[in-house]
Amino acid sequence: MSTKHELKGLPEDADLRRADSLAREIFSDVANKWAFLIVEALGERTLRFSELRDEVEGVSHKMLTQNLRMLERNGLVDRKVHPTVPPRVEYTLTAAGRGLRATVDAMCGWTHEHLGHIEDARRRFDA
Amino acid sequence: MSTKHELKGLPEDADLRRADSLAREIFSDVANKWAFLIVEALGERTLRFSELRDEVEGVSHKMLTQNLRMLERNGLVDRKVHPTVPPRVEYTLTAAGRGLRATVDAMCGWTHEHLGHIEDARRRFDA
DNA sequence: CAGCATCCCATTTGATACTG
DNA sequence: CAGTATCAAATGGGATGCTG
Repeated sequence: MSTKHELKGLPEDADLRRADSLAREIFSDVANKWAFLIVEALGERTLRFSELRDEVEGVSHKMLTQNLRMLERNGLVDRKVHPTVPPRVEYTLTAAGRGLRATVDAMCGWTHEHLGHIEDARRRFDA
Repeated sequence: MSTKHELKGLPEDADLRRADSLAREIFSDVANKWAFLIVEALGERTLRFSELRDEVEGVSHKMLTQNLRMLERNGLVDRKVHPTVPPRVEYTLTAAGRGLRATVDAMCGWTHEHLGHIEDARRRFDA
């Protein structure tokens, strides 16, 4: 963690709290359906905006831009603009982004593993 | 996967599609800030409603109930009502819930690992 | 093509009050 | 204590039109 320590010599608890609140903030940013689906869609590939829109089924132009901005801001995707005409913008996961992807993958795996259990639970609950 | 096959002898693609769409649905249910924070807070413990509300900082009464219902419906938390007065309701992760928790934990770990990178990316972006 | 801005409706969320 | 109901406020999200 590259966080600079406080000048005033505060207990490092202060740093921990700052880190935790940031973590929570990031967590909230990223723990969202579209972000996950975008990260999943990108995987190891580099995709253009329009390719992503096709890939992430059901996402609107607006949500895609919004989430891409957010992911870029948090250093999870790399946005490369080719100054051609027509413009060409490519998105790729950064190292951090690939790290996140691993956890999202795990979650997908988890979902599939427990599909049966979940379907059953739902039937029971809905009755 | 315990899904029963269709009577009509449809190609198993049909099952796969059903499974995928269910997975996506679950994914959407669960890929939400509060659900994650609740699962994290529960961990290996059994907590009462009010304890959870204190534990998950910032969650409103309503969001907590709503997400707990959702998690219960999907078979991720077990809800045990003690018919005492005053009432006592306890929540615990099921096996499936603990599986999800593992992936959420991974995501927390990931967040902490990349805090520095993310902070930097943000500063750069916001400028 | 990518993306910003705007308008507008739908959903989510929080605060409050009420019940078993 | 746990949970439901209700209303208002905030946010999410789609559609459209405009720009480089």
